[in-house]
Amino acid sequence: MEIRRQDIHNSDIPLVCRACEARHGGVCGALTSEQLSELNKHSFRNRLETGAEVIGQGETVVNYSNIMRGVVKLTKVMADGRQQIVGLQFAPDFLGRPFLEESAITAEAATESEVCNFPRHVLDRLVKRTPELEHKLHQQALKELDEARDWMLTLGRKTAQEKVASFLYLIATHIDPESVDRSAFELPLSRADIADFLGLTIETVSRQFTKLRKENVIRIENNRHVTVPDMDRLMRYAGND
Amino acid sequence: MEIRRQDIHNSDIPLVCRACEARHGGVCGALTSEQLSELNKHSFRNRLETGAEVIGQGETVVNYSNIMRGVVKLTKVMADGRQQIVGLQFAPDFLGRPFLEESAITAEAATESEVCNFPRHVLDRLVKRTPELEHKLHQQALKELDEARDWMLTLGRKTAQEKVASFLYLIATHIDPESVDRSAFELPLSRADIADFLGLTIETVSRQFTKLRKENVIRIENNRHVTVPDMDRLMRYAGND
DNA sequence: CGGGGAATTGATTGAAATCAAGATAGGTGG
DNA sequence: CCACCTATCTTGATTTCAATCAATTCCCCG
Repeated sequence: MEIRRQDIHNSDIPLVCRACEARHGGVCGALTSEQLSELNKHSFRNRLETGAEVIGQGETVVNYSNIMRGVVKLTKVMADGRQQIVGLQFAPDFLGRPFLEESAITAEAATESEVCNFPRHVLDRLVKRTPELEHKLHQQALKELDEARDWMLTLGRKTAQEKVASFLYLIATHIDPESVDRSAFELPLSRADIADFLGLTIETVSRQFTKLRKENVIRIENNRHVTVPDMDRLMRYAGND
Repeated sequence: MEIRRQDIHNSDIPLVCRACEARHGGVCGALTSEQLSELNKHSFRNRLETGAEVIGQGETVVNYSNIMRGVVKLTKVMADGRQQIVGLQFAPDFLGRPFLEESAITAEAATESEVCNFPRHVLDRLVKRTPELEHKLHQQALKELDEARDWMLTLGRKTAQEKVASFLYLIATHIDPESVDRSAFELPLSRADIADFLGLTIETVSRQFTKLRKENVIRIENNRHVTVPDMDRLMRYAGND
C-alpha cells in the first residue's frame, strides 16, 4: 500500500528539492512550496572534492549552504599553523553563521560531498519574513552549541584514549542517522583530521587506535573501515558514564 | 540638556525592569511594555551567593533567567568527578537552554550575583508569539556558539601559558563592558575554577600566574586583583595573533 | 591573634609530544 | 597485471610539559 506524502501540492515543489533531506530534517522544511520555489531560483548545487574549501576563516560570507551528502569540518587556525576542528557537520545540516558578514571559521569538505548553496542576502530576507525558518536555524544553533560544549569537556578533561573512543562513538552515532546498525562505518576523517579534532598528534591517535584494536574494542580494516562489536563498551572507554 | 528616552510610555514599564540592563543589551529589549508587564507578573528576582546553583546537570528546567549582576559559570561533570567549565555568562546574558526539558549542564554563581527568573512555559509561550524575541535568543545562542568554538581552540591547541593568558584576556574584555579602562579588574573565578575552565590543574594555573607576573605581563594583588600594563602584550601571550 | 581554606612553591612522575624510521595502501604507468 | 611511487599510517626511542604528590605560605574571617 502506498503512503500519501504530506505535501499537498507536491508538484509545486522544485524538482531538485523533492528528494532532498534538508526538506525533512533540515531548514528547508520550514518553507512553503512557494518560498522553496523562490529560494530555489537563486540556489545552486555543487560537488566538493575532499579538502575543498566552502569558506575560509576571515572571508566574507556570500553563500549559506545545506549539506546534501558528505561530511564538512569546521576549523580554526592559529597564526603559527596550529589547527583545531571545532565542529563536524553532517547532511542535512545547515552550513553558515547567520547575521555575520565575516566567517570566524574555515569550512571544508572532510569527504567528497554535495552542497546546496543560496546567496546570503536572499536567505537573510527570507528569515526576516518567516519566523518558522528562524526557529529552525535557532534550533540548529542550539544543537551545535550543545555539541560544542560536549566536546569542550572532551578536549579539556579526557585522556588520549577517552578522546579517541569519544570520536569513534561520535562518528558511529552521526554518520548515518537512518541506519539501525551503527556498529560498522567508514571514518570520514584522516588521522591528521582526527588529531586536529581531538587536540592530539597523529602519532598519539594512531597509538590509541592500536590499543583499542588490541583490546578488541574496535576492529579496523584498510585504515578507514571500523567495526564496533560492543557499542556500550566503546561508550565506557569514551568516559561517557 | 536632557535626552529623552526612547520608551514612549515609560510609566507602563514595570518598575523593576526600568533600570535593568537586560532591557537594553538583553532579551527583554525585544518586548513591548505590555509583554514586559505580562512577563513581570510571573517573574521573580533573587540574589545568589558564590557557589549557589541555578540549575544542575540532568535536572528539569523550570525557570529561565536573566543575569542582572555577577558572573555565572556553566559546567559539565564526568561520572568520576572531572569537571569542565563550558561557558561563562555575564550580565545581562540570558541563562537557559530554550526548547529542552532537561539541562545538560550545571549553572552556578561564580561570584555573588543577582538574577531575574521567569517560568519556562511563560517565556516559551511568549517566544512563539514574538518573532523578535526568538531572534534575540537566536542571536545570543550564536554568540555563545562563537565563544564556545573560540574556547575549543584554546583547550585543544594552546599551551598552559597561552591558556592562562587567554583567560585573563577574556575576563579583561568581558567583565565590565561599559568600562573604557580594561587594564584593571577583579578575577571572578578562584584558581580551582580557572583550572576547570582551562583544562588544567590548580598548581599549573598558579605557576603560570607567577611566570606572567615575573615577566611583567600582569600584576596581581591579593590573589584576585589583576592589572595589565600592556593589553596587546597579554594578547600576544594568549596566542591571538 | 589564631584558625583554616586558598594559593604558591618544590620535587618527582607520567602521559603525550617530538623526533625518527619503517610499513601499508592507494594510485599510476609500463 | 605488476612494479613502483608517494601519501598515510604505524611503531619505536626520547624528551618535554603538565600532573601529581607534598609542604609551606598567604589571606580572609571570626
